[in-house]
Amino acid sequence: MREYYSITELTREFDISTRTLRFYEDEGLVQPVRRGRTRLFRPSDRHLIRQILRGKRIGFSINEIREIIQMYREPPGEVGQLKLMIKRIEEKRENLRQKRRDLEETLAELDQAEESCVERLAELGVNT
Amino acid sequence: MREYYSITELTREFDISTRTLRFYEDEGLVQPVRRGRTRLFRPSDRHLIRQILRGKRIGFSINEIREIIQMYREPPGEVGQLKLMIKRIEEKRENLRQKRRDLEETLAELDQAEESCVERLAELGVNT
DNA sequence: CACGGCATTTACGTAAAAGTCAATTCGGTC
DNA sequence: GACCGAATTGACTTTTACGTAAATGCCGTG
Repeated sequence: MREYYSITELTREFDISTRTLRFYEDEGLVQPVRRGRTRLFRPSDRHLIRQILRGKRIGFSINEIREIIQMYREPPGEVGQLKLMIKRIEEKRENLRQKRRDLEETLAELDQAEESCVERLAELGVNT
Repeated sequence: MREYYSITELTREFDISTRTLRFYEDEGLVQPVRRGRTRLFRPSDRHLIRQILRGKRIGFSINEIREIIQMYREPPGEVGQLKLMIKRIEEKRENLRQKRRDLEETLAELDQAEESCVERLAELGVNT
């Protein structure tokens, strides 16, 4: 496991811009350490970036991603906070399950659409 | 099956604004018929709205949703078009499968996060 | 030490997807 | 025919998630 990654290394690995990474830092999603003014990203930052991009692909906003990231962190020490956190996690999971249903339905309709196309091709005497 | 729905009926049903529906019309996603200046939405429009909102929840942009909607339509009559359409559908499906993987991973991590919280609660002697 | 190349900061720009507001205009009804 | 509430239109505003440009810093190499 590498100790540090430079900003450009990560931009290449994840195919994002330096602007994007600095933006994520401004938003408090990652906190790379500094050597002088230069950002040094640790493996944990790298993992966070992976999670952020995953969240984006599913259609979460930066704020929602921030919330989710909080949930991955060490659980709080206080009972009330813990219970609140569990509630939040449950909500987020319900949200994800809804997305999954939406996704399955869309996939199903696309399956149907493709089938229609294939049938239509067959009617036209094209061998698929 | 009702013949027509008014704009406000639909805004209530789907919890969106009239502005949103008009925006979707401007974008060519729905084409309600008119009686004078009043929009009359048919069941097919209603179904489209359902699909649009589903697309939004999964994180598709209006343009992507427009593409998907095209795919639900009658398959084209020309062979080249048909083959292109099938290719597009396949791409979109791959895209959705990626989203599904992302989703499952996120769900798994949230499961873990919740478990950590529950354990922590147990340590603190709280009966869940 | 000059240079190329990556980094940084600051500031402004922008596209998407609506929200908001003001000014009409319809359709029904009293 | 006056009136009211719902609907429409157009213009302007807002938020999100960065892009882009300008000016400058830092550093290893030849």
